[in-house]
Amino acid sequence: MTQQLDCFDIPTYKLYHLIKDVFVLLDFTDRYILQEFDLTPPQYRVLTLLCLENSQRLASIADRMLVARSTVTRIIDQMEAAQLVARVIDPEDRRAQHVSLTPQGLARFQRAATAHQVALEERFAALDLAEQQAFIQSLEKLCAILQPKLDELKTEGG
Amino acid sequence: MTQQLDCFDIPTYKLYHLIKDVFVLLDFTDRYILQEFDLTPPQYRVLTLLCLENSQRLASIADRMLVARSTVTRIIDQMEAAQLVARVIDPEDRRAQHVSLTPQGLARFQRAATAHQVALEERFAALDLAEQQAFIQSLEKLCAILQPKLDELKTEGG
DNA sequence: ACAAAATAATTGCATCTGCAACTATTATAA
DNA sequence: TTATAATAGTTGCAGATGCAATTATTTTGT
Repeated sequence: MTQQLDCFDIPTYKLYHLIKDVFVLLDFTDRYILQEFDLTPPQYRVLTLLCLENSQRLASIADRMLVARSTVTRIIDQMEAAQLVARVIDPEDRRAQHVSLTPQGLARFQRAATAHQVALEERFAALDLAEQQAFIQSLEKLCAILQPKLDELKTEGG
Repeated sequence: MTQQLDCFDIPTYKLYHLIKDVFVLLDFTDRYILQEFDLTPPQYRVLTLLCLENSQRLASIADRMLVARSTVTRIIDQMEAAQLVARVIDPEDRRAQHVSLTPQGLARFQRAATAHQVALEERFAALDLAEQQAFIQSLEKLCAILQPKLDELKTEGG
């Protein structure tokens, strides 16, 4: 059984599972924080995107969140029912819709963001600023590599 | 709308979504690679855990994978049906079961691991060894912080 | 020794998500 | 102009997952 272990000695293997674990831990903690504000992590993510740039298309939200379009349809359904966002049909392309924050949506986001930001800084306090910046650089490099590789696979396979 | 953006200027916010994105991209790519071997990422993860230490309890697998125990029950159900693993009741504690690799499970894992490892190194080639090591250190620090914080939340809330 | 609490695993149920099929609209081409 | 292709969004369906309740077994306390 030791012979099979060779392939796990190199750093990439460790790296790989560590990223997954950190993501899962962050996500779990987020759920606890956000449920105080009746928000799920995806709903919160939509709010942050709309706060950065109001009135986006569903497809653009899906692209940024790296989820299927149908998933965004359903998240927006929930958020519209909760009056956090509003759908507006694009008059220039009646297939498309623009999603924008309602006043309640903005207010809810601001309250949640304050709590979330505090918890976030607390969690990342283990890294000093220099480490954080190096960490961000590494993550950005990975993103830049992974995104086109995935598109490749998708066009091949599909 | 610009006033709300202040809170996103600091690195932690960027960091946070970058980790999520990198995880999602890694996971998507994995699905494509592993489906060639009729394995899902969680099934593959179970195989790697069993390869590192054969004959583990379901609960120990759940803890390492950071998923609910019922989830592991179902993953092991699938893998047992596919004859990749076998359940053995612990004679010393008849509530517990030990899961171990079958010869087919080991063979399947070895084939999948080879392909997976190649793809993994390709994806992480953007980072040189020093970067990878710094990256690992940062991730480990985060894990060390996040795990106890989550346990805290769970005991509080539950 | 026996009752009560704790533990390992499973099952039911609700929710989330992706894929494929579909509708409505717009763009392209003959 | 009209038929075909492409696009935005939605819906049906299947699979994955967490939580709470359940079963079987073991541990603890009196």
